[in-house]
Amino acid sequence: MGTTKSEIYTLEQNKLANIAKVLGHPARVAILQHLFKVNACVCGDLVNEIGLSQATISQHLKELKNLGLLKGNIEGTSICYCIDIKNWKNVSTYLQVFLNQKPTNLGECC
Amino acid sequence: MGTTKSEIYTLEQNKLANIAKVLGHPARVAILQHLFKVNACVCGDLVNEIGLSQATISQHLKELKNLGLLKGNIEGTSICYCIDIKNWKNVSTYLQVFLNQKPTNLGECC
DNA sequence: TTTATTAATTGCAATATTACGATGAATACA
DNA sequence: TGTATTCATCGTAATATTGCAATTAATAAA
Repeated sequence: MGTTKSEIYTLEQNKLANIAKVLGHPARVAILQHLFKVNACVCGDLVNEIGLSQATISQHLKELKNLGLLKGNIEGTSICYCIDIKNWKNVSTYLQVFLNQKPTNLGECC
Repeated sequence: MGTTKSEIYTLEQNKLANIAKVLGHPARVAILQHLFKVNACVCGDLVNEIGLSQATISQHLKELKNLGLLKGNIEGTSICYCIDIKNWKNVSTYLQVFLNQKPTNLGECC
């Protein structure tokens, strides 16, 4: 129990849900917004920018990276995170196809 | 601990995350897709369509309804659920503004 | 009225997520 | 070689979510 039964859904449904899930936390939304704004960032900046501990920020960065939304370059002693624009577009477009869905026929009720 | 510190984020960040969170479960994605397809549905149909118990489906419907994505009409003994198209467009557009974000300046790294 | 059907609600168990402190690894600088 | 800095990882605690069985509420049909 408590486990999502991923196997009963289509690949598309799981993919869409997975993308939305990663975006479904305000810290990660805030991180993305900040990265879009400055377009270059180290983790330390984020800790100051957002009010969470370094460990927690690092966890959120990991989830964003897993989805492919970030890329990081080593830059001296610290790591520089940026949006992976190409991948962001892919992921964003995938979700937007779902969001732009329209009913296929006229509603019979409501 | 384990609690999201909503108070440190902007209203927009919380709103965006909240929308994404609701969409962040394959069962809810599946429910929406099905409702879009048939454009009229009772809960019983969904239980057969998706492989979850009636109680669980009901919970997911509740969350979709909370976000305003669904509206339900009483139809005899059963309830007819439909997408609330107007609200769907609002919510969808709100999220898409975020998804269509572009970097504000040229990247200095990566 | 009684019975059947349908969906919401409640209560529970299990898993997932969130957040942080402590620790570890890697690099920069003295 | 130390020492400081920066970020990742681990372990822990608390809350949230998921899913179901059982129950409840409401209506339809007999």
